[in-house]
Amino acid sequence: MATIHDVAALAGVSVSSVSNVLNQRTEKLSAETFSRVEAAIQELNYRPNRIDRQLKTGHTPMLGLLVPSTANQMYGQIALQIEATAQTLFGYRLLLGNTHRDKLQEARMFEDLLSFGVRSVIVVSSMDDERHLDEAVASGLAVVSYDRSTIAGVDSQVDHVSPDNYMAGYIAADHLIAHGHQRLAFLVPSGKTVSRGNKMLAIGLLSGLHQAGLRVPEDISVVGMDGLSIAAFSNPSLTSVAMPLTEMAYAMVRRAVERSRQTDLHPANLIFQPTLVARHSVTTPARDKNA
Amino acid sequence: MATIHDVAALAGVSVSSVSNVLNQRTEKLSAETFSRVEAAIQELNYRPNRIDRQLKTGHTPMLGLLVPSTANQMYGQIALQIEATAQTLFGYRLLLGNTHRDKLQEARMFEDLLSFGVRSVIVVSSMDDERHLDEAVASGLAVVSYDRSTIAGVDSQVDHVSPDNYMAGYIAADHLIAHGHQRLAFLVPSGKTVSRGNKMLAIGLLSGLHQAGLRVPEDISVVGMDGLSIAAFSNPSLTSVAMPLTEMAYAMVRRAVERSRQTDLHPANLIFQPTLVARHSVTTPARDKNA
DNA sequence: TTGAAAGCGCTAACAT
DNA sequence: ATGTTAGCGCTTTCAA
Repeated sequence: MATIHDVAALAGVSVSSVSNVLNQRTEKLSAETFSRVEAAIQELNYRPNRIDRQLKTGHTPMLGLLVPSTANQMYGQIALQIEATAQTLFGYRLLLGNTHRDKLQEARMFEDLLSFGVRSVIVVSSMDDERHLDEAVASGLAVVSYDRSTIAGVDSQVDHVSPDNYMAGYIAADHLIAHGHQRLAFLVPSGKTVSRGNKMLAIGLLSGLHQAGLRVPEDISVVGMDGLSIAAFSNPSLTSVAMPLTEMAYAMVRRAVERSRQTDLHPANLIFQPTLVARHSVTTPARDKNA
Repeated sequence: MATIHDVAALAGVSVSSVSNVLNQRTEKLSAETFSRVEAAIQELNYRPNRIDRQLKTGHTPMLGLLVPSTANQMYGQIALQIEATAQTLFGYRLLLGNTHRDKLQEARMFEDLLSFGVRSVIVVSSMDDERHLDEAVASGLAVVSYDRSTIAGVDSQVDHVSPDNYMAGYIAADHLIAHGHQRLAFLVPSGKTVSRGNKMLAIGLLSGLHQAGLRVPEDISVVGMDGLSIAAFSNPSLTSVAMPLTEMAYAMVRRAVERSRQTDLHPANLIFQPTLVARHSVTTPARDKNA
């Protein structure tokens, strides 16, 4: 790999001139020198070493991302959106870790990020107890937490971005009621709240209902609470409350980057509104003997 | 963030002694000094800056991973396995990029990896034309390609790890024949080969068959060609030919790391055998009027 | 057994 | 407009 010295030597200039070219400081160079340096860069196929630059500038254009598991399509989709936003709009690359919602894994990742010079991280669906996130902030990371709301009364240095889960429930219920349903059930994995439930639940439910001999939507209507692409391929395709992933991804990346550059920013709590995607798992109920 | 100097000052030793402690060179320090330094490290909660260390040592414990899209559960699963292996078994962190099978995206990622000091990358399901991968090798990266076979006659510096797709087809056909089927169809997305087809195809097929009024498996048996966890939740659950993802992930990470350290290694071509996972989408056919 | 000092590739004062 | 040089945090000779 060619270094800045090789370029300087070939162009017959000092390393600082090369550095100035690299950083587009056109006003400090004559046009002639500038193009001579550029030619040398071309010829050597020279690429500046960002890691070493970071030694001087103090930060590296990388963003940490922690998800429970990319094997869960919900998180795979979020990871995709975040990566695209970070790379395209902010020029940041993504350092990914799977945590399986393990506090220790998360803490380990924070340590590594810090030691790699990374200064911002997005944590998707962490634990309810977010004290370890505040510790990460204290040690110098800008932390954005997804799908966890700030707890009233506790003041946290962590940014929060989340879909409006209350509204999601409202929209689902409203949709069913609008179709004339009067008996609604809300299904969650045993003992947990929906915000941490397995988002694939609805797909499994469809299968279970079918095995039980019930037809969807003739016998029972189902609304899913996610925006998974597989919902469209299920049988029947699943009417769902979808979250605005792209917008949330943008908000998260932006906060993460901004706060890593400007540490005195106040932590924000951003809520996004879901929308209903009507497909084929909801219909008007048959006459209800109990109504 | 505390630096090596802070530790040295607090312990009352030179930075080189601290460095020796960090690198476990016990033979160069007195036990007393060693523990004094350790105490200082503890007290300051000091973490060595790996990025700067890399400036001297020339490599950083990071691995690049390129997948078409983590929103596709197949790739999300692969990413999970690779990340776990890299982190747990090799102490490497993962730099992830989604490419949407775009050559330009891949090339850009290679440049960034190089400039970050990363020396190894795993590319999942790239293009058939892998010349750009060879270019990456030429510029200093150890490249492992997944699910692309070496093309006979072309000698490539890229490592190849792949499931045995031929055997996968054999196993699926064999399973159906063993159940007494005599009329088999092989479904692929229009105009493409199975190795690059959408792995969610079988799930969509189930849905289409149902809409067409056909029952699975009573009227028609279906075997999927992947190991997706959602296959277990489909309706009916999908009998599939599964790939040994964990083993393949290990092989890929290992090759990537080894070749980045030992650049004179011969490129390898590793093939892994799939297995059949019997679920509920296959049964003995009803008497076949045409048989 | 310990420390001083050079240098990794780059940036940013500061000089010229 | 261009060059010189002092670091950034760490490792690694080399001296003491």
